[in-house]
Amino acid sequence: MNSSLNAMADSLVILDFETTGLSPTQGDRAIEIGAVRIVNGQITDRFQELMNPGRRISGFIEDYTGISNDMLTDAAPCHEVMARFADFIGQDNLVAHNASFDKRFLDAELALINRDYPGDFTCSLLLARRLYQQAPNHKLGGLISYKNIASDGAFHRALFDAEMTVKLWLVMLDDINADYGISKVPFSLIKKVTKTPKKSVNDLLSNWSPL
DNA sequence: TGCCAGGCCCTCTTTAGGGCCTT
Repeated sequence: MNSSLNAMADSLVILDFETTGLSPTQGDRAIEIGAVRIVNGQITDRFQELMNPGRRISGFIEDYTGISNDMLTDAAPCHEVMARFADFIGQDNLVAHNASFDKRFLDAELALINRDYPGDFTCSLLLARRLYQQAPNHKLGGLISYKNIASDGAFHRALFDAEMTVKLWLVMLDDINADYGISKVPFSLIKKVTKTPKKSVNDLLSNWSPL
């Protein structure tokens, strides 16, 4: 991990995978990656590609994502897409909703092509669970509704979910600023919040100082 | 054909179990 390299840039890549299933250790593969780069809170770049996992996907995944086997037939293979995505990530830190899931697939797919990334990963789900403890649930779609964030597309496509995660992320940073007066929330502080027990988060943010 | 995972987090906990999230 090398988050210190990125501290000055305040550049993040927020990403989302669609996959053949839940576990790369059980043979599941990525079928789509969507990602958005934000620099100082502004979207500066996007990445979206389908990828061919080399096998047919299940009817459940076709229904869940709207990605069909026909759509994947002409897609580039995973190793080509993931190489381009590794280039896209660059030195940036990474965010995903339920990051443990996306990190498993990112690590597994990059390991297959002997690539890696230097940045650190954090999770919008863990942050939301701490900031919005009264929310009815902490699914991405549920949080979008809870915060009255506009959405006019289909969840469970990679770029759309990444875009929604960006909107949620920026709202969470705004709420931290509004509630605790922290105008530029360092990535390192977010990491600390996501590892802090829920009952202690208010104290952590209330007492935090950049110095 | 049928089935599959794993990290987080709460509690009726810690020698455990189960719900929440992700596809």
